Order: sequence, then C-alpha cells, then structure tokens
Amino acid sequence: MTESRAISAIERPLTTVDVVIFTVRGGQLQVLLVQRPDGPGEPFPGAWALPGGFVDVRLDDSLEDCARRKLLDKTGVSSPYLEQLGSWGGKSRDPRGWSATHAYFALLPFESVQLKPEDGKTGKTAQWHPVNALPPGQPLAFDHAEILQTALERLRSKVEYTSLPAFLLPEPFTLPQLQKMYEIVLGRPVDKSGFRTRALAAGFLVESGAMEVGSPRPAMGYRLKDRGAAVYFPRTFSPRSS
Amino acid sequence: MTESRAISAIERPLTTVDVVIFTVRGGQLQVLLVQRPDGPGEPFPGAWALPGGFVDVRLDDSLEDCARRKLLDKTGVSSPYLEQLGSWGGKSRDPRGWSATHAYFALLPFESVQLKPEDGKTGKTAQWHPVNALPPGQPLAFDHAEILQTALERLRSKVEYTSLPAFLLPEPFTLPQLQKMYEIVLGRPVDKSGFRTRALAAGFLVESGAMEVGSPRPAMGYRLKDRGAAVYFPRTFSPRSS
DNA sequence: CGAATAGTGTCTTTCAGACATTATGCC
DNA sequence: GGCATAATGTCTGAAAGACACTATTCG
Repeated sequence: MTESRAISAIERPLTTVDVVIFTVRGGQLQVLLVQRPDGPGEPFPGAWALPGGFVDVRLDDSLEDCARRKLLDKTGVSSPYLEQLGSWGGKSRDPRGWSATHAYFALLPFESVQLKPEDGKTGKTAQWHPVNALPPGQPLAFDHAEILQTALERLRSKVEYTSLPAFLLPEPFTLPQLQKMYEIVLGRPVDKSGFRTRALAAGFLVESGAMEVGSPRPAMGYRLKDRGAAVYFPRTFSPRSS
Repeated sequence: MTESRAISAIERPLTTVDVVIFTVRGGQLQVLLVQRPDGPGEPFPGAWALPGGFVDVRLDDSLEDCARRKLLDKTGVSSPYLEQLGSWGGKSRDPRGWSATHAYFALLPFESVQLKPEDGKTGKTAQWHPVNALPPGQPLAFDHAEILQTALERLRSKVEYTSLPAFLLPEPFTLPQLQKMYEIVLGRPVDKSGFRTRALAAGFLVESGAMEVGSPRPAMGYRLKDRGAAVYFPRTFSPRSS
C-alpha cells in the first residue's frame, strides 16, 4: 500500500494550474492564450497554451488562490467569475514527467482587462483568440485543446440555465446587452420576450437607473445582485414553486 | 517565474485521489468509508475517510486509472459509473504538507460489491454508512466531509435531470424499482405517471422481458442502452425538438 | 373475489416559443 | 413624422404535476 511507504519516498507528480479565461470582444467569444517559452528543456516551445503553471507551495495557500494569482498576473483582474473545471493528469501529458493540472475557467468583461504589453523576462505574450478561429495549423500545447473544449462545453451548457453570461459584461448593463451575450455564447438567436421574462424572474438583477447606450432609446441598467455566484434557472423534475 | 526554475527544484505537492462511492442499501443512500491507519506519522488515525490514497506514478497511467484502481481494490467492481467531482488542494488540508486530491464519485449496485472482510496488512476496514447517519461525533478525516457534501449536492442535482440512478441498480430492473432509486436519492416521492413518461421518452432504456420481482404482478424489465454514459433530460432555454 | 402492484388515461396549470404591438427618444 | 431600439402583450402548443382509472397476478 502506498500509505505504508515513507512520505518522502513517494514519487510526486508535477502539479500545475491552468485557467481558461473567456471574454467577449467584437461580438465573438474569445479565450486568452500565451506562448510557451523557448528555453532549453521547455516543452512545446513557441506553442500557444492556456495561461498557467506550477503551483507554488510558498505563494499559494490553495488551488484556487493559485488560479487567482495566475489570472491577476495575466489580466490584472482580481475578482472575475471563477469556477473549477476539472483536473487532467497522467504520465504522458507532459514530457517532463507524470503531471496533473487543475483547470479553472473564468469569465470577465473585456473592458476590465489590462494585458501586459509583453512579459519582460520570458518574452511571452498573452493574446485573445476567438474560440472559433484559433491559430491555424498550430495545435495547443499539452492537452490544452481538450481542456479548452471541455471548458467550452461546460460554458455553453451552463449558459442554458444560469446567469453566467452576466459576468462577461461591465456593470451596469442593459437587458438587450445581456441578451446579446447569451446569443454570442450559444451561437443562436434568443427570443427577446421570453429572455426578459426569464432573466427578470430569476431574480439575479437589480435595477440601477436608465442608461444611454448609443441607441435611440435609453434602456434600464442593471447590476448583479451578487457578483459572487451564478444563479440557476428552474429545472425539470422539481415541484412547481407557487 | 516558476517556469524558469529547474523542474527538479520545484517543490511538489502530495497528490492523491479519493473516491466517493455511493450505493443504495436498505432503502437508504450509503457511502463507503474506510478507517485511517494507526501507524506513526499517519494523519487522522482511526478516523473514517473516503477511500483513496496517493497516485502511484508507476501503476497509474492517469488520474482516472488511479480512481478505478482504488475502486476495484475496495469493492471488486471494475466498471461502475465514475465521474470526476473536482479537486481540493492547499497547504493545510494534510498535516504532512501541501497536498492536492482529485476526487471522483461512483455509483454502483449494492449487489455487485464484494467488500474484503478486512484489509490484512493495515487492518483497515471498509464499511457502508448511510449518508444521513454518519458515525456520530467522529468527523471525517482531512476535508472529506466537504468533499462528501459536494458529491451529495452534485448527485442530487444531477438526479433531477439525468439517468444517474439507473447505475445504482443491477440489470435488469423494473421501472418501479428505478423510480424508487430516484425517490431515495431525492428524498421525496415522485409521481409514477410522469416518471414513466419521462424515463421512457428519454430513451436510455431497452426492454428485456418481464420480470418476477416478488410482487403480485410481474413488471417489464429494462437494461441501460449504454452503461458508459448518463443521459440528460431536456432542459430549458432550448428550442423545442418536434 | 380482494389485495397489491403494474401500467395507462385525463385534466389542468404552467411556461416557453413565436410573433405582434406599444412605448420612448433622436434625427 | 419617421426610424431605431426598448419594452410589453397575446396566442399557442408542449409538457409536467396531480390524480383517477384500468390491468394483471396471487392468495
């Protein structure tokens, strides 16, 4: 049994955290990617990858702390929507050895991001890429394509029945703007009337006064009642509320 | 940057896998727990814990392999429903150092389990415990209470709109038996008519001939069309199918 | 025949989808 | 007034919840 061996004798896998950071820019869902460094011994040199890296047992009190640190480092955003996605681990995903990564996914408004023009030391650059138009002919490093795919599926699935897209907008926002976020993520139009009814009934919005938004008629502005958590819309198999 | 340090110099967290194994026995949802060993340096000696342990980089090709190995070891079951639950990691969850665990949850029919009467070497015993009546006054080891809680929430939530409870039954089973599984997990009665309609419409069942089941009238037996995956019932915000 | 369980039918309410209509502000 | 967008109203069909009813087997 593993437990009966001395702790120090146990061979420990490499432990990393990767973050799938989504935003919407120019009407498209985009993901933040960084380029792998070129140094000796570096795996996948020059390839695009999800931002992430080793857990630093001195800096990070927890996995989520680690994810937040990497997110802050790359985007300057300190409190986006952040959710654990899952973990991927095995002997062959990293040429340097048995490794396990803890993947998170984050949503943030494009306007809140301050990308560093260039990461001085390593020359690595972070860039937004439309999820439907990743750099062609250049597969992502490690198993990051699979992780990104899972993140996309999770996002699209949850958008069907949660308030997640609200975290893609700066506050305050209007209902038509929010509807657009849903449409962009889902990749299909959403009926206005039904959308409004459901969004308002879900009770995650608070009015914050009318907004000028560049269109003829001003619209009501809204804020999230609780930026800390997403709201789930009612599901099936549940007893009717009222 | 962590990446610029030599790989060998990076302090690696302990890496474990834990499995929350559910079954239904005696009309109750139960979870399999093991007792922590008593040896020197062992954390939480004697406490109940989720089955799990260190990843063995020699034995395990992947995290899921590791979970399956532990599951087979404890229950003798080789292909239950198995799903990743999430990961928990931090500096203080294990007194032996910074550690990260990858948690899985499994569903299996009670009848398929062969618990070893006792694990010879360590004297550890595995036992079923009703989730509503864990050993009183004895908190679970590590953060396993939190992991179990998360597993329960995930299970109860998914039961609302998936075929998960079917994995708690040996095949073939009848619709009334399946309905009972839903009711046990959800903790409330479910309407027979509606249940039958939805379950059959979801299309994850295949008829397999009538069964004697100890009740006056025989019932139709069913098997799962695909034991490899759960089926999701239709959700909201989606275009009508027909 | 009665008891017990399996399985079906019916009614009603809710609600999402589709689409039409009204409201408001700017040119 | 005309236009563009915001917001609301109306109709319909699908489906879930509730509950009544029929069917089959055993004693």
